[in-house]
Amino acid sequence: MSEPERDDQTMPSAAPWERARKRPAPVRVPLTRERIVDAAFVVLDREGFDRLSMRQVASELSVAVSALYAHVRSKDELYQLMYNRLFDGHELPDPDPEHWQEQIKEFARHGRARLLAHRDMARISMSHVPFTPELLPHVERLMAIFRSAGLPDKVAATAGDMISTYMDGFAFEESMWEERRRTSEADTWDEMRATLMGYFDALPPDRFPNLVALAGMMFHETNDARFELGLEIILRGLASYVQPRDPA
Amino acid sequence: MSEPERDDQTMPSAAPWERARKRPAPVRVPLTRERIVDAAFVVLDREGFDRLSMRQVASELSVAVSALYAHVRSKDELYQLMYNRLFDGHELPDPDPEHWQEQIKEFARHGRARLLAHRDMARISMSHVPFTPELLPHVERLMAIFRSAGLPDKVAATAGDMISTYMDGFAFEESMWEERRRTSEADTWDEMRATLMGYFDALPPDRFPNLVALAGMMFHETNDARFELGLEIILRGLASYVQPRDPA
DNA sequence: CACGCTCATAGAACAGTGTTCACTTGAATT
DNA sequence: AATTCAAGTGAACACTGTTCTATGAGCGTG
Repeated sequence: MSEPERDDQTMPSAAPWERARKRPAPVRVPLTRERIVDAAFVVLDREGFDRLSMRQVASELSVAVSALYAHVRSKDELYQLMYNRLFDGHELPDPDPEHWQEQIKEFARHGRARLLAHRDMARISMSHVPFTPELLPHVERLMAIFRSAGLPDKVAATAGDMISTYMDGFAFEESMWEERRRTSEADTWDEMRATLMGYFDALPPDRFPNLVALAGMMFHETNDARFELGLEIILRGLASYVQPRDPA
Repeated sequence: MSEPERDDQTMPSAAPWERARKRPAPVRVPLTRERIVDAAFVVLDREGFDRLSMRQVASELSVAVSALYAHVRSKDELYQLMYNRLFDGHELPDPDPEHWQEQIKEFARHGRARLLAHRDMARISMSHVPFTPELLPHVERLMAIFRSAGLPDKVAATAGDMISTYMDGFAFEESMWEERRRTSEADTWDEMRATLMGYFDALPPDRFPNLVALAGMMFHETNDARFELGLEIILRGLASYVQPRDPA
């Protein structure tokens, strides 16, 4: 996550004569975009999205707020940089038409994991679109998988959006429930789940027969299982559009 | 949208002797939750979500900010009240197993239309969950449709979430693009679309063959068509789980 | 060695936010 | 007519993102 502090500190110390001639100990580590983004993630994880402020980030770096603005145009740009981190070092495989569904699932699982790795990260992700130059290659590879699978172009064009929306939306809801749990008196997830199920079980069964019947399903399943099921539903829907490819 | 101002004004004027005894003309319309929510929507549509502030709402009503807090616990509660309006007066039909897919589609179309009826409404909707007492009946009826269609309970429990997430997510993206268009120099949607397609068409075709090929699909389709396609994809996925029902 | 120069950082300020609290005021009741 | 009482007011608090001017440390140059 955080890169090495600074060359000067991690490299073997320079030869004495050079050292005498130049800066002896630059105590002040220069501010960089990378360091700002790192600090932003620290604040995000500790304080949550609502309390992620430029001032908090600055104070995390022991620096004046205004110093940030020399490296980052606005808070929105900082969000964008944080968003870009979601894709760092994650490469989609080459299309394998035999296993395209599993390839897409892996992509989605990985994406969700990344979103959950930082508190409230889904809230940042939701409002961004991966059309910046750094992120286009990922979309390209996603589209390659869909098209090589034999999806009609019209479907392929939407499929990426649907998977991303599902990923983001699901992780977003997870964030929200986590937040709700945090502000409630429930300490563990099991406790929270018990409260929710109690709420639904207490509903009048004559007015809410289906909700009462499904309460267990809605809250007893793990999020992992629910995520997988939704993914499978979307993929079955997509698969129903697969056309036999032109024999080459 | 806005209910009649006040009983005293819409009802025929009271008999003269009563009128002389009591208040002759209550110039000051009492503040109510309803009026506050109405004003909030006016501000939302005019200023957008980012500029929707308690002070703006108060000034829309020519009232002090603190007066609002006598009727509304917090801004979050105001959001909740606005969210509830999304469901006002929209009743889901009784389950008709023969046409459950069309019933769900109608529900989703209607939901999207409601979300688009107010600027940035999707951003408010995204972060709420329809589990308050007022909204549970709607969820109940949705579940009734899924279950009567023959979906296994596990699938039915997730299906509502998936449809809602898709609706919200789709409308949310529409909001965002609309916002982007507003802040860009593009005045019309066609202009915006042209810009975007230009961007994609200008990509190096050797590095982004699929994106270039799909650019037309991604941006020339109307949002309505894209929404319908996504809906159909999800419904095909759901339908693949339908089990023959017990013969009664 | 000293000079000026430049640019990253600092500090203060601006206009705005959600929320609270002690106060007034105006209508209704006693 | 005096009193009660709740609805509405205005000021305040602790924040927010952003911009502006000033400072000061490190650099190349004279």
